Amino acid sequence: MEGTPANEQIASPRRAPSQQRSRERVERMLAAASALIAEQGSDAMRMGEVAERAGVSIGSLYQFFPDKRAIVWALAERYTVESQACISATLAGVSDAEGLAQAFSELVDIYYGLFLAEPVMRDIWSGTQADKALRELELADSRANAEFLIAVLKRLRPDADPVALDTTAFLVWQMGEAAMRLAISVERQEGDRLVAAYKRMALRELLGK
Amino acid sequence: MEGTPANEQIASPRRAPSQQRSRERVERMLAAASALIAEQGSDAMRMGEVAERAGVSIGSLYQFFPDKRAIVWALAERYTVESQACISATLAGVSDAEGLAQAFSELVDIYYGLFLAEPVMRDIWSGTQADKALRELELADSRANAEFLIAVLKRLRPDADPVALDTTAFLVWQMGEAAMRLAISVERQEGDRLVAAYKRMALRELLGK
DNA sequence: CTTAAAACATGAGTAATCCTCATATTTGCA
DNA sequence: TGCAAATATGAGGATTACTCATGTTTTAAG
Repeated sequence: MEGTPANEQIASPRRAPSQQRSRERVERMLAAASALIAEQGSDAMRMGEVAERAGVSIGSLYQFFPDKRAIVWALAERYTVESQACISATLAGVSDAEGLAQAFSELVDIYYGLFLAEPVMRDIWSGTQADKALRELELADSRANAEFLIAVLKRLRPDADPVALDTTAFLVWQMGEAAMRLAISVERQEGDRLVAAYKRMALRELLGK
Repeated sequence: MEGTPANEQIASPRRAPSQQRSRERVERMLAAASALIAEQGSDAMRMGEVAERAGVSIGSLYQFFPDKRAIVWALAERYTVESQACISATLAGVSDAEGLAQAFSELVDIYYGLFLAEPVMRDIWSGTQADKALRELELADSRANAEFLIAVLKRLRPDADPVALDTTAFLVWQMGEAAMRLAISVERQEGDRLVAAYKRMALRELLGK
């Protein structure tokens, strides 16, 4: 980033839109940003272009987003909210090892499909490591998702060490995200193999020794 | 990045220094960049600052590096060369499962130690996902390192499917790098637990079902 | 040694981009 | 109706990656 002194603060709306009009405009801004990221990636996304495509002035953009990263962050947060709901729902009913294997495999497929199909999600989670706020959002998201796993594991293996379960679930989840990122950056066929290998590896770990 | 039209080309020296004098100057430039990255991270590193600290003009900097990322890339490449030598040496003599477990554990410890101790390495491999050239360097490095593992595995399990071994080794290696990145971004104690968990998980996978 | 070409060095200037802010307009409400 | 708060605007400030015309040093052939 240039033009900014590498600000380390967390990104958050400068001012929440309180009127109907401005709420609609903020939506348009996010939609424009999303389209531009899909086309060129968030790095190449220009604030002027976002404003123009949303049909607002550059000043209006900064009325609701303190800086460029805040826009990306806002989009990323929506994905986390949506996916957490999906994950929670998928894992909620699991009560035995067979069910866990089924649900986990399903989740991995869904995630992999999203990474393959959604250029915005792809772009955002790829750039995750470079941006502090995004990294923290992903970490928090990952922990939250791991919690759902942990809840299931504690039901299935009530005698296991809780700390070990925590560590395992968190690691498995993060490995999954890393595996996805890797899979989409190689040839499709190899990517499929890698995801399948991850699935086996993770399940073996989750289902106990 | 601003001021540049999001160039997607690979970074490479604009001109290789051929004289003694310029070779020394290039070394000073890299040393200056390394120090600045250690202090503030590669994102906050300013080209003018690199030049100043190296005691050269901004023009000289661009005489040998086509752009900012090329400097980071050059530093990253040195790490890969060094680490490949280390990995190759550690894995070369392995001839049984016990030896593999020993060598692998040792390598993980070395890597983790480097990530903890070397802010430059930490910074560079963290930002890896955002920069295309860096991502490709890391992928190539990871594949090369996985090759060493594959060679060992083929010796230990000559009957196994070669493609499956390739996939496993590559995945395990990438998971390792992801685990390190994760480990250094959480509290030290939890990081240690995560690395240990990864070690167990990876070894179980490498040593066969 | 001479000399021409190649390599190297310089830094003021260019261009691109993020973001601010003074000013104008619209909306909600007493 | 009128006023305060919210919203809208876009020219311009500020920063920074990178260029290029010009000058200097090194190399090596004659």
